[in-house]
Amino acid sequence: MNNATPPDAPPPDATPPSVPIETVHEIRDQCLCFAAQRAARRLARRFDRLFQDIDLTNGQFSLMVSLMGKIQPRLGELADFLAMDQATLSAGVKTLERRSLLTLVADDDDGRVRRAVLTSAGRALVAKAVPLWRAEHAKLQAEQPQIDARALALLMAGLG
Amino acid sequence: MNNATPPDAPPPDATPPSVPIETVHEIRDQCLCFAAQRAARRLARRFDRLFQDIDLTNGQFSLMVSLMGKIQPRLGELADFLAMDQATLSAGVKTLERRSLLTLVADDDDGRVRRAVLTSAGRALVAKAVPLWRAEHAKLQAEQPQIDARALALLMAGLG
DNA sequence: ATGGGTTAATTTGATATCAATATAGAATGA
DNA sequence: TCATTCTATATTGATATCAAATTAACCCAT
Repeated sequence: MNNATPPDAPPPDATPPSVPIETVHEIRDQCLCFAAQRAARRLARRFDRLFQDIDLTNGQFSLMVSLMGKIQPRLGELADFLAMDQATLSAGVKTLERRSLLTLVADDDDGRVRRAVLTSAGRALVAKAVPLWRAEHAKLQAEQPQIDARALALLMAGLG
Repeated sequence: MNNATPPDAPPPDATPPSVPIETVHEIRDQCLCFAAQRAARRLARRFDRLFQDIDLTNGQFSLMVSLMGKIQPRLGELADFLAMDQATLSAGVKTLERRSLLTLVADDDDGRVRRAVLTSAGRALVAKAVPLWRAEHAKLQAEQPQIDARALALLMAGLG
């Protein structure tokens, strides 16, 4: 008869398996995912407010800046560059398309492919946003003089 | 009569004020907001998949780990700690409350205040998640051996 | 005490995020 | 040719995110 709970096992309704407080602190102090989410939220709020007057979000700014060069990326390529799910990008470009800040042009060779292209209005809006970005980013650097933005950005680019 | 556009100004419908390609590259390579959003998305996806089998997101994990200590923070304090808007947290705890992973208890002294407290089921789920986190984070560190997770997490904690 | 300002939390409306699924076009091979 | 498979994008449903507005409770000065 060994069906019963052994005498030295915890009773069925005992305190759940506990996590040592040291482990909790380890996660709090070292988890790169947690740290990245927090930093991303703070910075997103900050730049969303910065661009509020010109009706842009930080993500829309980044997306549109990515389109300022000569190449017209496929949506999939753009999603990869932004480290974004293609579904997320699909929704994002739709919003900008609705505002006529970019257009989605069908590819000549492949009927499945769509390429994102800024309109003149889109380029003009980026041109308006860039000085705001430059001033805010300088302020950010001034607040954390020990940080080398280029080095930290590169580090984060290799993360995940 | 100086109302007309001066002869050397660009015509009204000219190419919009262009942003030099160097500036575009500067933003791409140095913008801490952009870099943080990208890293946050990659890491969020990674840890969301890790916790998928136990039906947790990375954010729910971080939130619940924050409640593993003895203190029972107000929602506002918790939002600050997570660098999250209060409204976001309000929605987040509601989801966890619906699943009986935490409860919101009214404060004794102040009728406005609610404090988040993990249930036994909540603590048990965190206990199940922690080994997954530990293994995945070790893998992450192995992929980027040059990164000191604690130092980078600290750096990001001061960001924004 | 009570009216006015402050604070804690919630609600609302818009966008963001991703997994899963669907659709449509392309490429391959029998 | 045409069926299978693969690929690019879109759609759906759930959660996440924040600003703005709202509700409720507190505090304080009169």
